[in-house]
Amino acid sequence: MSLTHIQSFVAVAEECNVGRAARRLHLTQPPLSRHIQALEDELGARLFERTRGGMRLLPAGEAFLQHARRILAEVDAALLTVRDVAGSRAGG
Amino acid sequence: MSLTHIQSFVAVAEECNVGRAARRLHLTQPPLSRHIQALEDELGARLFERTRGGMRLLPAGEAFLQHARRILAEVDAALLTVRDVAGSRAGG
DNA sequence: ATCAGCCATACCGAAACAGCATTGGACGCA
DNA sequence: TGCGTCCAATGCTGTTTCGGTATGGCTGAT
Repeated sequence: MSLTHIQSFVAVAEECNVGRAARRLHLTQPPLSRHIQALEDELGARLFERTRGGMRLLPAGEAFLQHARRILAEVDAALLTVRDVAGSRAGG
Repeated sequence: MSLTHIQSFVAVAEECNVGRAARRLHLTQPPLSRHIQALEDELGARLFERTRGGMRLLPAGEAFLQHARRILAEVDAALLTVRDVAGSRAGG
């Protein structure tokens, strides 16, 4: 599991469409599709239902989405905090 | 930034020693040393002070450590939750 | 001087990755 | 039925990333 995979998952969950999520992430569709598969393999659970219209979250996906958002938010917070601490020291 | 880098950082922070942290992570010392450098580059802040005895956390490192632990804990929680949801459905 | 312990770096072969092209399934339309 | 469209999945390939080995620089102890 990688942060990239988690970002990909959130984008697909929000777009319900791999191609749109790929454009949003400045990526192409095939790698994004593989990210989702890799996550599902690693978690041992199907996260999306593949429908003709696109992707729809399954219960396991809904559960994972909540954690995924918290992980990404925590990463953002870490970046901000560290830069703040380092900046305040460097800047005086 | 990757989850691997974050794990490496936490291990080094706890061991205060790259070689020991590497053994704990079933890795060798050079890649682990590079993980720390990559993190420092990306964050734009020095996380450790290199001393004769090993590595000591700097203020930016202390700040990052708290977030790093939360990130890893959230990842663990995600794994458990998803497997639980999927398992309870599969198992009946 | 030699040894031991520490982190950093150069180099190399293997694995991972993104993109392109294509496949295959499902639907709408004529 | 046959064609065009929209979707995700897959085969392939060139590049990048990554970990391991070997080594270097530095310091303290004998």
